[in-house]
Amino acid sequence: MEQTCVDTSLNLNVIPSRHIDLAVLVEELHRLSSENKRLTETLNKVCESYDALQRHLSHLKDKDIEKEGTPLHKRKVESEINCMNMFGISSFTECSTITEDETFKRPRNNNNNLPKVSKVLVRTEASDTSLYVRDGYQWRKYGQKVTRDNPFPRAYFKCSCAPSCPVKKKVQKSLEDQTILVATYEGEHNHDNDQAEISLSSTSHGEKHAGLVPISSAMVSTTNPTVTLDLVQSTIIDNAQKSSIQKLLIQQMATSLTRDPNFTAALATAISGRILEHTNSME
DNA sequence: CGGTTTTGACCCGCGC
DNA sequence: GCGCGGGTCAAAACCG
Repeated sequence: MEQTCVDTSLNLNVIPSRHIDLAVLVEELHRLSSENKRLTETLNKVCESYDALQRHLSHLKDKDIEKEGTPLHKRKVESEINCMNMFGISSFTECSTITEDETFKRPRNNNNNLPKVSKVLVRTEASDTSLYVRDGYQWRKYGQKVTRDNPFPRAYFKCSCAPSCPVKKKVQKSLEDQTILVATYEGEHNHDNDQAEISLSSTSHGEKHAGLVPISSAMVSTTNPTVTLDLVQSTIIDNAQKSSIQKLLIQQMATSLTRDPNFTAALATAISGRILEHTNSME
């Protein structure tokens, strides 16, 4: 794992140097460095867990292929993935492509063109009862059900971007973790998505919908600190790609921190407070 | 007024 | 055959 430090340095050139208490700044710098070190260690641990999960998952997949399993075995792998998600990666999205028979047991037509089914986990607030996953597409809700295995209601959506678009989506809170929305997508969009970029980079109409980030990318959502880790597809990417994804992840985390108005405001308050204290003591 | 959401009713596959 | 449960329909309500 590559050691990467988040750059927490501040450009304080705008402040006249005679007003700066060097000792205070050095102290602050030390504090930030130690915090930086702590964060880096945490991140390392997360990345180690991530690697361990990848190895475990590929091992499971190998075993799975050997068995040529019964319908039960797929479910077992899925549940093991869900268990692994508890490991300590606190914010994530897990995507996987699943066969038709697993999630949609009642195909209306028996042709061999089985719709592509993918599952996405989205971090949201536990108190947030809405089942809306903001993924850039426009959805029309056509039903809601409470299923037997999960007390949380499951919402059914159809893509309304294009009238002929066959894509459907089911969204339900995870039984294990109420902060996670499980979105199951069926089919593929037969149209372009003009809204995807807009929607991914900004909140529409101030909605508090869970933000989703694209599959096979690692980034931090601007609305929710949801880190995407593609646990399945990453098993087929090489180490160089993995390393670049991890770099990107770290960069995105740093960027999101510095872009966060609350973070910058708190920082500005702290610094200006210190400067004011200093000037008052000099007078 | 048109699009979306809500929600009860209905359909249908599956297991017993 | 029957009941259960997931998925869908469709009318009414809601909203911009």
